[in-house]
Amino acid sequence: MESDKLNQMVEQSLDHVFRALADPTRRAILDRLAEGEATVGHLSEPFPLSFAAVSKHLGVLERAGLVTREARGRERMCRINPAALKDARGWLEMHERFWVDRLNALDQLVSGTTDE
Amino acid sequence: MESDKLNQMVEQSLDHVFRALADPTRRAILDRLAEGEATVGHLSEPFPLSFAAVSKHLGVLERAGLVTREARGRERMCRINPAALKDARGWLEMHERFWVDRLNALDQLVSGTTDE
DNA sequence: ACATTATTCAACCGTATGGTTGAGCATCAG
DNA sequence: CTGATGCTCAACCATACGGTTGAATAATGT
Repeated sequence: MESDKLNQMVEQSLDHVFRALADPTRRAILDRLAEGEATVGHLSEPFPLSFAAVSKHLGVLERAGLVTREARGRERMCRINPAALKDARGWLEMHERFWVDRLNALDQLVSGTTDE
Repeated sequence: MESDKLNQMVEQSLDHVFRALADPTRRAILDRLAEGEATVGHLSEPFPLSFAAVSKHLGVLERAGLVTREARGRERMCRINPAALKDARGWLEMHERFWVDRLNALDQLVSGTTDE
């Protein structure tokens, strides 16, 4: 299989998405962005942060594929991209199910019961 | 509502879980751990890392609630905890759905069509 | 042309992260 | 008791992160 490279790409994508989501400010930005596109300035309003800080956060979110920035005049319109969550959610669902199954199997081994 | 504190706790939990998952080594450890409990030494075998490094990674995973370590003799048995994924998966599902709905609504506004 | 507005860039700061090494602490085997 | 084993702790290093400020860039307004 040549899907090693693909796998590595997914791994990196997971790195970026999870890391991007691991910050409350960034999650708040995403929440705000879910209510519609907004400029960087408008986005930074509710936060006690400098303009540049929010711009950096948007950079992180953009690199993770979670938002896109499009130059419109002298402003930058930011838009959310739900598709980028797919890998992360897929990983979580897959693994949660997998783990639970494994643990159930172990429990049955220990107790010896085949209850259910 | 007094659920501010609860909300903040969930937020912090999200921070820890997402951050813990944002590292390929840690995800690999979790994968290995899904196949059954293992000692720190056994866990660190497949990685080109020092013992202590893996121990630190386990500390991060433990603080995120994703694994538990239990002293058994002079060894430490590590076990996975699927429940800790719940908050993260919940957040992702909730938001992905929310975002998609919002974007669909916006699309309809723009195009004017109410197609499905 | 000029000043203003919107945003990024660059440099810097403090702290956190991921890694190493070596010492230290229990625990097991002899 | 002694020595080896399993693991953590502490110190250290390089790099990354989240934040600031001030300068640079680009489009708008007058």
